[in-house]
Amino acid sequence: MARANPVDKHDARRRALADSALRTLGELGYARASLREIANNSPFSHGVVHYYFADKLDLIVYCVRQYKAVCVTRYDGAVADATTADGLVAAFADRLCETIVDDAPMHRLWYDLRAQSMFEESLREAVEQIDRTLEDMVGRVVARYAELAGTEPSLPAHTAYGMLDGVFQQALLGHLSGEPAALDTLRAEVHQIMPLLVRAGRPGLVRV
Amino acid sequence: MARANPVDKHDARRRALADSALRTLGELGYARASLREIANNSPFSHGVVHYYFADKLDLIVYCVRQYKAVCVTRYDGAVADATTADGLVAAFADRLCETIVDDAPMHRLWYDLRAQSMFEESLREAVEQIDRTLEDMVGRVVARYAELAGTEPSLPAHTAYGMLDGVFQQALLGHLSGEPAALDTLRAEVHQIMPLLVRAGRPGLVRV
DNA sequence: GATTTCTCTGGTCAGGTGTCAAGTTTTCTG
DNA sequence: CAGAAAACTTGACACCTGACCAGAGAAATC
Repeated sequence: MARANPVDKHDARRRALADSALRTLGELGYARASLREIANNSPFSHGVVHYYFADKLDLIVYCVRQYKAVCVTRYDGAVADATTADGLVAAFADRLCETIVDDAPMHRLWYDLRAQSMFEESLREAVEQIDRTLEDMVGRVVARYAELAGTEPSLPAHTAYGMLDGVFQQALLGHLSGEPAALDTLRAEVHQIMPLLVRAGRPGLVRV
Repeated sequence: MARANPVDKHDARRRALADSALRTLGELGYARASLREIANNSPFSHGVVHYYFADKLDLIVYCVRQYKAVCVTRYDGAVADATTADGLVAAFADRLCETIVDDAPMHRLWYDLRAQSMFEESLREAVEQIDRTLEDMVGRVVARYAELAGTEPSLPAHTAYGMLDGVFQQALLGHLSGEPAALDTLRAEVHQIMPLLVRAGRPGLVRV
């Protein structure tokens, strides 16, 4: 049995620690989650956090990066499996709703972090990188949607991402507030918005 | 000269304090801005904050409410003055860019507060109320735009607000990051998005 | 002018913060 | 297996936080 590379082990520990921290961070948010609280809700002592991470920011950024890395792959399946434009939209909307239900704490943490980055310059680079990853993900979904609809995207990925992120954020807030219709509203909105992101390609709609 | 009503005076003091606090809050954000720091950057002592506000949350909510109250009226002029649909879009986009340049600290504070409300239930009511006010504002702009274009809105105000807020947020973040193109991008995006928010009313575009 | 009410000050308090240095245990290596 | 290195624990530190309060001063009222 090959012994684990020390570097890999170090990294594995960081990942495990970050995984634990994510739960607490998602529960309390960036400001309220102290390193002690994070350590308490984990099998580690509070000193070990500082052993693996330079400071709180370092930890947080690592955590959110780790989460969003898996998050963006969530929609690749839907993109690959879809055989019709409408089917893709439905699958995409479903995944969005699912992730609100399943990962609400993670998403609010992300929005918290992004807001903090407007104040704290040292967060900007990580936030921008994650934002770009999400934008690419939206770009892929829209591109495939356009392909299936026999047309092409009509807006830059940046714009499409901004629009969808906006309604997603509203839905998340609504869901957390206990609004029962929040998810259905989001689903309907996605169905309405997606066709706006591509050139009108339906044979039934022509310019004269 | 009529003496000021005691209640009015009390309220005037709260407003002045909130006004002072807004500067510090916009600079540091909700978590970092301590009541002492807020008081230091003001003509008041830190004790007086507790005399006029129950606690920190009370102060913050009052502050953001106060700012957003004037904020939403910013676009009413553009709506009233516009004589053409394109003119309205241009004026609206210009105002959005202006407010990013002039009031970036206030807007980031608002997004900070909204993110905090996802964790702190006691903030939800105020945030939802402000969100609704902003939604109404967007609704008015879109309604007038549709009117000038001889058509009608095609999406609920909630959706239109979500979409525009999303790209606005991206532009704010870009602007704060020193991206020079952020404002131009936003302007272009608004010009692209607005026509999507109303039914295609141009005689040249018909369903067959 | 006396008295009550309002306004404000500045200090105190208990609790929490990130950070770090000094130990202790575990793991690896020669 | 001895010794070195890595991994981890613990407790302490200096500092800051929001909340609270006793009392000084100003204003209003009688």
